Amino acid sequence: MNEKKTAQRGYHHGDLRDTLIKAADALLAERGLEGFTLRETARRAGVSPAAPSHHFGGTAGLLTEIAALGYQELANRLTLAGETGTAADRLKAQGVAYVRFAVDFPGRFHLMFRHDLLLRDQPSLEQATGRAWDALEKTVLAIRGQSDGAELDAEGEAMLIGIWSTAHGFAHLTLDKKLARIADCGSDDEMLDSLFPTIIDTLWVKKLG
Amino acid sequence: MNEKKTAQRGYHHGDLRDTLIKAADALLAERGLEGFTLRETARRAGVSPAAPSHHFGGTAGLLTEIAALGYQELANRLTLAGETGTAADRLKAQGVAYVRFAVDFPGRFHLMFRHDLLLRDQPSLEQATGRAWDALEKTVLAIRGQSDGAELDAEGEAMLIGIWSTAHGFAHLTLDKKLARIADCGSDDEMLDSLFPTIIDTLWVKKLG
DNA sequence: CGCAGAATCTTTACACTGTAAAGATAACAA
DNA sequence: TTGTTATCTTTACAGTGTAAAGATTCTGCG
Repeated sequence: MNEKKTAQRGYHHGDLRDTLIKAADALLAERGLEGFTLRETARRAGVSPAAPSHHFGGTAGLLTEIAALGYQELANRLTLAGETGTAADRLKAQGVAYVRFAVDFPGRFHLMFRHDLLLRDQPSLEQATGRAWDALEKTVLAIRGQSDGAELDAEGEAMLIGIWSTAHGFAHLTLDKKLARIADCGSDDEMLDSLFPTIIDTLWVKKLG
Repeated sequence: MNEKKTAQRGYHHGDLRDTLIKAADALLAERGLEGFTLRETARRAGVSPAAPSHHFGGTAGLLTEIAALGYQELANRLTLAGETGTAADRLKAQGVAYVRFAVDFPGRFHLMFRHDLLLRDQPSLEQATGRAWDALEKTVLAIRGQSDGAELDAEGEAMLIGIWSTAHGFAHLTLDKKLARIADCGSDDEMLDSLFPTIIDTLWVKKLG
C-alpha cells in the first residue's frame, strides 16, 4: 500500500521522487532540453520550487536520472535490434535503432550527451550506459569472430567507434535539421527509413558481407 | 582613422560591434557555450548590460555572428584539406580537419549546431555555411567522377552525408569524453591523429581507393 | 501511549539571467 | 546654431537555480 496518490496535500507526498522524474521527463519531451526548467517541473508536480533540489541535490541530479532512463530505453532497443539476422544485418539494425531512438526522444537524447548537465559517476547512469554499450560491442565481437567476453581487437574497436560515430552524427544532424536542404526528403521518418540505411550500406555492409 | 580604441569612455564606443563579437568569442573559448552569458560579454567589453541587445537584437543575433565566424574558419580548413592528394585522400583529410576544428573550437562548434540559439536565415550565417558545405561537396563530386557544378547523384549524396555524419559524431563523442573509456588513448590530439584516420580507413577509404 | 529525532517539504532570500522601455549623450546635417 | 538621429545607459521586470532556515509529518523507541 505504497500508493498514497498525489491527492494527499500534506508535507509528505509519498512518492514525490518518482513523480518529479515523470514530470521532468514529460517536460523534456514537450519543450526539449532547452525548454526544461526545474521550477516548471516542481510546478507540474504541485510542489514548491525547492523540492526537487532537496530530493536530487540539484538540477544535475534529476537530469541524471532521466538520462539513465534514456540509456535504459536505448539499451532495450539496441538489444532487440541485435537479435536477428547476420552479424552485419544486426549492426545495421542497431544503427537504425540508435537514430530512431534519437528521433523518438530528442530531449532525452540531447541530455544523454551533455556531460556538463549530468553526474557522470552516478551508478544508475553508469549501469544503463554500460548496458547500451554492451549491446553494440556484442555485435561487433560477432563480426570480428571473437568470443563474447573478449576484448575487442584494434579493427573491431575502430568499427565500433565508427558505427557509433556515424549513427550519432546522423542523429544529431537530423535533429538539427541540417540534412533537410541536401536530401530533400520529407519527414524525419522517411529520412531515417530510407536514407540512413543507404548510408550504412554504402559505408559498411558491402565491406562486411 | 576608424580606430578610436576602447579607451574612449563615452557614449559612443566607435566599433562596439566588433568589440562585442571578439569578447563573446573569447568568452565562448574560455567557458564554453554553457558558460556563455550576454551580460558577461558586455562586462568584458566595458559597456552596459543592455548594449549587446541593442546591436544584435538579442543573444541569438550575437551568437549567430560567432557561428558565422566558425563556419568561415571551418570552410577555410576544409578547403585547405581538399587541395592535395587523390580524391579519396582529400575526403579523408577533410574528415580529419572537421574533427580537428571541433577540438580546437569546442564552443564555436557546439554553437554552430544549436539551431535554437541561432538566427537561421541570417545572410552571414547562410553564406559561411554554404562555403563549408561546398568544400565537402566538391570532393565527393570528384570521387563520383561528376563535373564540378553538377548535382550529386544518389550514391554521392549518401557518401557526403555519411562522411559528414561520421566526422560529426566522432567530434561530438570526443568532446563529450565518451570515447575515453573505450579507446584508452591519452589526449584528444592522439585520438584524433591516430584513431580517427583508422576509422576512416576501416570504413571508407578501402572502398574508394 | 508519548515523544524525541529524523525525514520531508515549504518559505524566504539572494545572486544571477535576458531584455523591454525610457532616458542621456554624442555625432551629424542643415 | 539647432534639430535629428544613432548610440549607449539606466531602470525595471519576470524569470532562473539553490542555499538556509522554518514548518510539518512520519518513525522508532522508551
